[in-house]
Amino acid sequence: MGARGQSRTPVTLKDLASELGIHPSTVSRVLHSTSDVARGAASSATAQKVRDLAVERGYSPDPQAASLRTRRTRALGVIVPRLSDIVLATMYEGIEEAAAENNYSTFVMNSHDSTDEQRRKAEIMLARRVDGLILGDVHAGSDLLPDLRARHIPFVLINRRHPGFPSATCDDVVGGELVADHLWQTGHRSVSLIAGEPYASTALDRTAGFRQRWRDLGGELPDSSVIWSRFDTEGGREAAETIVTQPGPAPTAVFAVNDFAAIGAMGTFRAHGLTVGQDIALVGFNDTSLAAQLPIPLSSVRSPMFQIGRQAMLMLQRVINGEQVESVRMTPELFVRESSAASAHGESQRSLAS
Amino acid sequence: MGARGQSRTPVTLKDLASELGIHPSTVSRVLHSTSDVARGAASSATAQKVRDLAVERGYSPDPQAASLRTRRTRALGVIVPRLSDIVLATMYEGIEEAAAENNYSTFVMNSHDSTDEQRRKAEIMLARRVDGLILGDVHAGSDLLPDLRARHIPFVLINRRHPGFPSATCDDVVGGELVADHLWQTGHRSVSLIAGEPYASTALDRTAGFRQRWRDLGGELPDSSVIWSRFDTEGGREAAETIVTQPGPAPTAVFAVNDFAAIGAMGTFRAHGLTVGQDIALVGFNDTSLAAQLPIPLSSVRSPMFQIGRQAMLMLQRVINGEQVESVRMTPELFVRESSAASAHGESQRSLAS
DNA sequence: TGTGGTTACACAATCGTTTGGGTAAACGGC
DNA sequence: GCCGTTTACCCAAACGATTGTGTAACCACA
Repeated sequence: MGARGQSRTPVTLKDLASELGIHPSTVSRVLHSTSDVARGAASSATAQKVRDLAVERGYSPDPQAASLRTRRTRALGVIVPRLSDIVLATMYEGIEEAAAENNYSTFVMNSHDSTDEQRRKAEIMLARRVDGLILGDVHAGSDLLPDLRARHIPFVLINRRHPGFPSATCDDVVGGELVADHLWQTGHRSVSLIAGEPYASTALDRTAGFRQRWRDLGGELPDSSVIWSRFDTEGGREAAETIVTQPGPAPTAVFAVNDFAAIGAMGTFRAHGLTVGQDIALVGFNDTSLAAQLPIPLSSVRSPMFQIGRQAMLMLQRVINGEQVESVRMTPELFVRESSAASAHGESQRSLAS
Repeated sequence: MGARGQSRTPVTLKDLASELGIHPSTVSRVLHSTSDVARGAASSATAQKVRDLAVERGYSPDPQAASLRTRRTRALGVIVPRLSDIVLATMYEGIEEAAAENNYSTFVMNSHDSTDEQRRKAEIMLARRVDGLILGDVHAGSDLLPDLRARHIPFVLINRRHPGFPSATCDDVVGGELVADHLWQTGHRSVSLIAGEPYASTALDRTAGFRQRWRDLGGELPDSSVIWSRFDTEGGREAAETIVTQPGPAPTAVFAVNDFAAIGAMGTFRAHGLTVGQDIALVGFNDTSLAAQLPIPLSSVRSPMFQIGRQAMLMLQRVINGEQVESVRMTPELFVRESSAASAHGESQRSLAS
């Protein structure tokens, strides 16, 4: 309220200055001095008059004019595979919140997980002169990253990590381990993995974490039990089909590295007459808001997506300011629900209720 | 490729000009003339030299400098309740695609469906000098809209409509009618609605369309059968709880105006021992990618979310150019799946297979 | 040879800020 | 009363593009 303004031709520094009979530069300095006393710039009486008039006239500085001079836009570019993926959307919400708190604005674009598009979108952002980039879709062998670094462009990774570059991610290795522990403890010995896209560190780390821990516990996990797939429901459906129709005995548990893949798998299992949570245990990843609300609630590893987004933005700000930053890996937490609550060997959840 | 550039101090118009021994204004005109012959600006020989050098040096115009002069930023502001809602995220993808095609960039912010935040975010966008706004979270009695119009700010609505203002939406009334027809034809006579938030035109229109058609068909729909709720799974769960525990006979079918609310309802029904698709029919709205993939596939009304996004952006562009635009309401389509495939009165889907 | 019309440019102002460098006037200390 | 310091300002040059207005040179044509 108040800052309504006529808004037809916005009021400028010069307007304020001429109305007060002082120089625009003085107005600028007053409006920038955070402390009450505009140190050396103006008397506190003048400063007060300037501030009052600025509010009264609804002055709002022209960001492009300022950027032109300062070579800073206070805009950030965010590139994600697709915003309709709730995982990335939630991370973006964290980015946006932290950005708004720090007077940054953000552009977002989808790369559809194509390295070509990723590069193209990055160039668009840079042509917009963003101060830095947040990349949510790095591929394992990306050559974009060294390139950006060589051009001294500030950036951080989110969601997926890449050795040698700063990132804010979930500790996916630990996430995989949590699931291995859980399934082992509930008595499962024959499991399959729906492993996700092999170019994404999320998929690789979750799979690696599970695999390593499973072996440490004494379990077996042949390569044929690890099915690489897309991250969406359709991918999960196909992977589950492969698992169910593979020769040999079906596994008693399945770990899908993504909730949506898990949901797809649910459909397949049901179509094959298997009841999830009884005939076959299922665990997802990310603990999407949906997981707990499904008809058969899905066990899932919660990754702090929103916080990851916030962290990434704050890290980027520090990179922009020339500081050194360390990657952060945020700790995940397993939520066990009906889809994997029963122990293996056909003991139903009745045994839990007693 | 090619446009790599040293990028340390980007090359400017002046650089190109002095290298060619001509005036910056000539370079500017050449680079802007779309036709091969730079009409009156330069000889085609010079024009070619300019264009070649621009490519060679990786020239990319500084958008803030251009904006400062032209008073156009080629940036748009998009405000949505929350991007983690897949419906809005998908619409945004459409916006972003159309924007990119037309050399616009977009800022997105979440308003969390709060009118205060909506106004605050709009002001932030306007302070950024966006050329126009796309609002995805208008509330029924919003006073922001007349205000923006009075300030001559170009904007269009998306997702939710508001009388007297241009919008791109799904024809939600028709969507409601489709569901009424379907449930009536499959023999249902006792239905309940999970109606969504009463300040959203989507909820109001879908409910109104259903209600009107249902009555036209001869059905009854007491007010107590219309439960207003939040748009998420939790809201659906609560609403379904109300429906199931209401005195009197339970309905044989439920229409949830949102897929997520429908999924929440599924959980509740299951907890009460009701099998969706057999004991109770359920229809959602939006045909989210999840709907078809659920363990019990959910009937849903598909709204062309992506196209709505594209349309909205193109409309806004026309508004910015001072043209008059008409609201568009895009036609939805009902997809019947297992959750409502069986006819009422206990006849199972066996009868359909015959 | 003069006139009128193009062609191919150059010039300079402008958009709204920021910021390095003044400079008068007031002030304080001795 | 002199000198040094602070205070409170003003001035002007950027930043990189766009665009209205010149204006030489050239051409065609009578």
